[in-house]
Amino acid sequence: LFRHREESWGEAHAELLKLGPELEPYIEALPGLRLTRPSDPVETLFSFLCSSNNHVPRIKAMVEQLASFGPVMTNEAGRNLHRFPEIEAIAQVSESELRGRGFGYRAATIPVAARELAHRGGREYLEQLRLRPLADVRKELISLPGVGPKLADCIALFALDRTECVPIDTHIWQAASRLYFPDWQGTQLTAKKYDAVTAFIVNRFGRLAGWAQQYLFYENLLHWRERRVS
DNA sequence: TCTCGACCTGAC
DNA sequence: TCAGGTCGAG
Repeated sequence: LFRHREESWGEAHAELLKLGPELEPYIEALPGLRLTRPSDPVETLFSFLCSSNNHVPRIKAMVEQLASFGPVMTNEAGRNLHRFPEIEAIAQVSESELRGRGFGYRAATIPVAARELAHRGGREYLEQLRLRPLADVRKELISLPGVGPKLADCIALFALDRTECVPIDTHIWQAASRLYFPDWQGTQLTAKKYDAVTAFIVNRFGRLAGWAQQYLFYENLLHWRERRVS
């Protein structure tokens, strides 16, 4: 968030505590937490395309598989390290190829999304989304196969510099309903509730919303572990 | 607008 | 059985 001014973390830290005292235990527990951005839009988009209804270990394996289609950067200990491929390279991969590499049903959407992106102008198209109104950005991203509201918000926040954007995944939903919307605890997240939670967090934390989101995620991880133990 | 179920795969 | 969702149908 303050990527060029590490010293201002203290400032943001104090502001975050003031805006959301309920997050204090989590903020104190993770003093090194940072919201890293901007990430590369191409890599971010396709990585999140692997993430839906999936576990982190498998997401990681799939992203590494995608990377193998990119150019070799260097060779380390007899193993080639690849740069993440550009959109055009992913567009040439076939569904069956990805199926064979364990992508499951995402094998169908990833190359199609890549072809559509290439058609829209490739990397340049993605980069210029930074300058567009957030509503347009979400609409554009959601019109890609495999991208819904949650992924669109992840891409907007992590890769397109939109800190006013708060992706609501299962963890944020559970944490936010527990802390801020007790009536919704245990209910299913709908589009309307999604927007309400996003608006609430943006209102409460302003430009630090994306950061607060990271701590809410952690809040739920802790509670999730407690629930499993008990 | 909301609720369901299906969807690949593999860790637990 | 379920995971840092999406999509189509009713």
